[in-house]
Amino acid sequence: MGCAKELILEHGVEKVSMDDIARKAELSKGTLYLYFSGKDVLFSAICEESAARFSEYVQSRLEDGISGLEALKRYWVSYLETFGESEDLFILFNMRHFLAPAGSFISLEENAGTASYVFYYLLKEMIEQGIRDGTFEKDTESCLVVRIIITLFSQAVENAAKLPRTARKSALVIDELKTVFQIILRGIAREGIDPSCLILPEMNVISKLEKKD
Amino acid sequence: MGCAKELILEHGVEKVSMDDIARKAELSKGTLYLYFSGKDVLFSAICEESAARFSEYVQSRLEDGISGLEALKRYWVSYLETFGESEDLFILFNMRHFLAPAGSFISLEENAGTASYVFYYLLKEMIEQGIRDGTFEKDTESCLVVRIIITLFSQAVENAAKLPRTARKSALVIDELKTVFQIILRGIAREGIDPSCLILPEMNVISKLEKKD
Amino acid sequence: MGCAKELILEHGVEKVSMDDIARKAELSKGTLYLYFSGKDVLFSAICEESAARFSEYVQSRLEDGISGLEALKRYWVSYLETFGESEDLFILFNMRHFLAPAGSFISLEENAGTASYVFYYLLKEMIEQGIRDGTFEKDTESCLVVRIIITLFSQAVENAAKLPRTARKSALVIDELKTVFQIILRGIAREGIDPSCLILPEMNVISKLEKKD
Amino acid sequence: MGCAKELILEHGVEKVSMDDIARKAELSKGTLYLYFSGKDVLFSAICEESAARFSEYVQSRLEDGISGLEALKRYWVSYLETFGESEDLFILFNMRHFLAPAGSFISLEENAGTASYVFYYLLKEMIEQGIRDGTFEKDTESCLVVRIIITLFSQAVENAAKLPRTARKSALVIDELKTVFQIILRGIAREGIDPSCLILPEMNVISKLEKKD
DNA sequence: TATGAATGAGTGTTCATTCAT
DNA sequence: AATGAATGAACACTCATTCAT
Repeated sequence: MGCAKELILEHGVEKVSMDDIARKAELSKGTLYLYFSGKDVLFSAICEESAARFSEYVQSRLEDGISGLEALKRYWVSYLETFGESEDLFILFNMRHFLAPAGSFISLEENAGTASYVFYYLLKEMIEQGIRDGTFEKDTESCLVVRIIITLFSQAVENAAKLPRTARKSALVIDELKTVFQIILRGIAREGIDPSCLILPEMNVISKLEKKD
Repeated sequence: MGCAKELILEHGVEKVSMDDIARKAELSKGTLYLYFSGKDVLFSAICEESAARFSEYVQSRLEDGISGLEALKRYWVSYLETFGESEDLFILFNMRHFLAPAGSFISLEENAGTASYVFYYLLKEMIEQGIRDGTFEKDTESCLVVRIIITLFSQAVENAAKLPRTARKSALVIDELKTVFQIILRGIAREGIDPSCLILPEMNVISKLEKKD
Repeated sequence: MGCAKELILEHGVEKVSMDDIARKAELSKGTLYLYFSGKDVLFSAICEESAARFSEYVQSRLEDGISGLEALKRYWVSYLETFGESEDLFILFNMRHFLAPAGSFISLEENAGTASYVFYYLLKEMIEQGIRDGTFEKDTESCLVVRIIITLFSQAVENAAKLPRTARKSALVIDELKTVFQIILRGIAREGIDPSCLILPEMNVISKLEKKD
Repeated sequence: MGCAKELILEHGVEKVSMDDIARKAELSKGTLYLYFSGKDVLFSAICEESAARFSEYVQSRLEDGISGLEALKRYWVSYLETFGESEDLFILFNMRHFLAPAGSFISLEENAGTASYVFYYLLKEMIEQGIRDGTFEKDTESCLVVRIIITLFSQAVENAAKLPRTARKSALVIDELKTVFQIILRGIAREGIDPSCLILPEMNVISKLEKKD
């Protein structure tokens, strides 16, 4: 799975074949199929792992009694951190098409129990908390908004995937993502909410992490 | 081209091969290649046609001196109408990945002169007009917003493509799309703009059209 | 035929399709097949024409009572001239493989009556005259020598065909050809023949022609 | 590789497709591509093998301090022997076009390290030794002569390939080849060299081998 | 006489998957 | 548990040739 992830990060999901993975893993194809009964199974497993890791990471940064908006901000910071570190999210979003060919994240609701669902559910909860807090409009369809966010992040990842790998965490890519996120937040914010509340943390927040690289 | 469109509508761009198209068109592969010198040429032609048709349709509904917001509303109505009628937009959005594999609509700016560019440019102009009108925030990045809209519409199309074909124009799909569009508009609206201005026309506007089906 | 020749000169025999020729000739493929019942027929016709033209050219430069060696030298000069002028020979040699797939020029002897045969026969006669003159060894197999010359010239042409078209008549290419020709002449010369007799005319003989270009 | 060689021997390089080879080898195309990643790779491998085998064979028949002329004679004998036995040379010459499409053996000099280069280099060295020995003219261009020999042998092979396979080793074919070789040797021999020295060994030298067939 | 649409077998190549060992 | 040889359908694309008009 590690090797498969490496290859996906390097070349994109679509270009990675089972041959490539087996070769990289120094495994025979037979053995690979022993562990994963098919390409979709393997790729799903990778998604699950990435989703689980990111979900855990985000959850570890949440506290009880936190506001929906605050949670979303921490989600964003986690995103920035993870994006620069483990690239789990990159994988997750990049594989979305492969993963859920039948309806993307819509049908995900049925997949309760999977890590991908947790990942989805987490975001949904944050938005619903925001609604309860009075930050977001009461009639906000949380499911839809989650899908919007995921779609836009995926698109950004897909675009970034075309760039050389080192350029992906560039300020430009991340700044664009931030703008997109903010537009969505403003788009669902309740009237009267101070727009300055909806501004996401600057990326220099994670500068310490980057220095480690 | 008709058969190719049919197949794309039925199975999605990625699953359609030249063989399939030839078979559906009751043409030999040779003949198909007589008309279109390659897969990309054929698919581009389809895109261009769809883009041209939709762009013309929208433009025919615009008037001089119209506000950016009003233009966007008419864009939306055109969308609704076209979506229910010719499925051109469906095709166009579904083929986005194929068309511009390197960066989606980003690099499209270079393709000035193509119908796809007009399609993109039209939307961009509307947003910029909105900025000039004072409807949208001054620092709105019009390119980015266009990409957001296209991405989200594409995603919706992609999701809809998984549904049985008849269900695609369902009130549900369209309603979702409308909500998405409204969120974006609200997300970029200037502070103080009356949110009720940003509400898109009801779909019963096009109910007469649907009745014809 | 003119268009076909152009294309062959530009891209080499193997790369030229009937489509290309029809397009270049601004003819429909149907019409092309009306005149030439197949690719081989068309290409043979071209060969015949080139062979006829070159043969006539050479013959016009021969006189009665000329020695075999002198005739061969005039053949060489004609070659130089034609090579720089009409490129008939280039075509002829380049198409050898296509022309006579069953045994190249060997079986040509059966094709008595064709211009290609005349072309072949001319050379053979020169060598046989040289034998009668006492310039070449008595046991020289004229047929074989003709084939050697044709083979080597063809090879040179084939190599030259890879070069940009302007470079083909370069001193280098021609000088190599000359050396090859001289080696053959020396190889079949009778013992005691003064080697200096076997030296071919310098290419500045044709300098006037080149100046015209 | 064996089947590919068979087919080349039977129909010539150009007519042999990967499908043909796979079918003959009773292998699926997939399997064939498992062993050889492409047509060029497979064909190169065959060439290399043939070149290596023949080169080794020739080298095993050479001794230190041998004259260039003597070496060439042994080369000839090796040729006769190999030609009647393994047909490696047949393949090698027949594939020349495929191998080095841009200039045949000219550019081969760059491919130092390959068996094909060794094959080429061996012949060149023999000629250069002959020049040093005083057997050949001082101004002989060894590279050119090697190319001449290879071209002529290839041509002979190509012609022979059209014959029914059994007739290929016939006295006639081989005798012709011998004559050709001798003409070249005489063509580059220094003045005063006794022509009888340049006569190649009779083919009955290898009559014992033929009896085995 | 001329057209040009149509053909169909063929090209090299890829890849998820299977299965005897 | 592990292998790796084998598969075969799929892919985009080519081209000499035919034939109804």
